[in-house]
Amino acid sequence: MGRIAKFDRDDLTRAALELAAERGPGAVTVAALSAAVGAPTGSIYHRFESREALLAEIWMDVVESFQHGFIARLAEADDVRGAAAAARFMAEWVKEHPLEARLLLLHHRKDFVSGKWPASLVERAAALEPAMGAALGGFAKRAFGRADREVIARVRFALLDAPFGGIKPYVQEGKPLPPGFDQMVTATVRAVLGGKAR
Amino acid sequence: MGRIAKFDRDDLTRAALELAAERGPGAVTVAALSAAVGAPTGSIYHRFESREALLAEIWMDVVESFQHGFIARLAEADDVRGAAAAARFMAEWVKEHPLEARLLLLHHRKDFVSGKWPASLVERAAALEPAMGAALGGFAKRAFGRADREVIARVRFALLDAPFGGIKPYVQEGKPLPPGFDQMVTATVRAVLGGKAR
DNA sequence: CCCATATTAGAACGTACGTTCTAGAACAAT
DNA sequence: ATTGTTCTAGAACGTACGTTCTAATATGGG
Repeated sequence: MGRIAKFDRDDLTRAALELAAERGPGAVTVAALSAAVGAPTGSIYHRFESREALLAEIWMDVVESFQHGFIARLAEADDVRGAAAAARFMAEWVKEHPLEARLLLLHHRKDFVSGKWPASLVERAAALEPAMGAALGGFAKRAFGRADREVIARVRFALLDAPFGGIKPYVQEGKPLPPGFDQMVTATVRAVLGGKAR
Repeated sequence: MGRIAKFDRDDLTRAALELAAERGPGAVTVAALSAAVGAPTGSIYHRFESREALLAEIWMDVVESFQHGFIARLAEADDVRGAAAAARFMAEWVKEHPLEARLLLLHHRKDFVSGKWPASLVERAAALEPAMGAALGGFAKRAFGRADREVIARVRFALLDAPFGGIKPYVQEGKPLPPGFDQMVTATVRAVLGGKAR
């Protein structure tokens, strides 16, 4: 019962994602957002508690999108070869999700959720780090028989941080990745994680 | 002639750097800045044309600080071994300049200079990219005999982007780099730039 | 000593923003 | 048809911010 909604959550998150990807999270003002979807500012507050809640939600969606895919890929890996495949996932994901990539690679969490997570997201937020930690630790154990700090640091560097650094400039310029990019990532993984168990 | 100044440019840029490093560029409000140095807001405008001009200046100082050091290191390199030494420079610089590192690694230029560079900085800004390009190209030519796009992309990845990605999480958390970090960077350089000329 | 000047000091102004408020419209159930 | 509810619509409000304005204060030169 009640009047039919002209603007649903998805319209708003989608428009917010586009605004944030193109002009940064600061450009996601309530006025700009309502102008983008053609809604009055008040309507936004029928769907979201606050601007911060909306921003936190799109950030959460993006992080989960990447993390789920990456973890799924890493779950299949039990050696350096499989790890390299997981490392290449970020480049794939960026191609398939250009807008989301701009959020994840060009900004930090604090630009989207400055203080605490809104109540509706605390559970998902709390699950984020442990899930990634378990995935990396599980792989380390399978591939190297141990999951101490030193190994985890190497795995994280090779599979996440180095690819991240390499991709970022291209996302920033809005240009496609160079031809040899996957080979560079693969070479990095092999070098850092060792030809054998190391 | 004229009254003696209680607050000079350096007091202000220093305080702005600290604010930006600790709480992000958004925290560098004119009010926060004047409170930090104990000056009235009006005095800031005796030294800087605008808040944006001040932010642009501290960004420029930081970028130049890193870039000059890196380029100097790279200028001494003519093979993969020398390149690895240049790649390790970022980790050194971060240790020596923790505040500056937080600016350079945790934010983008657009957070500090959103539109055009202020007139006082356009020359320095214009020199930034060519200097880095020349340094990378020069090294590529010395080490590999060519400086085409593909080689430059590899050099940039190995010497700048990958170390950048690897260092960023530690700067973010305010933690020291892990023990094996330099070896990971070195291994990456060797793997991506090839054992020999490749 | 006095004047020009550079600066401190902080109030004042305009604007942009997030949020809330008031009014009205559309739909479902009775 | 009436009522309750959910939404649109946009004006209104309070706040935080960058900037400018007015006044006072200290310094050096004539």
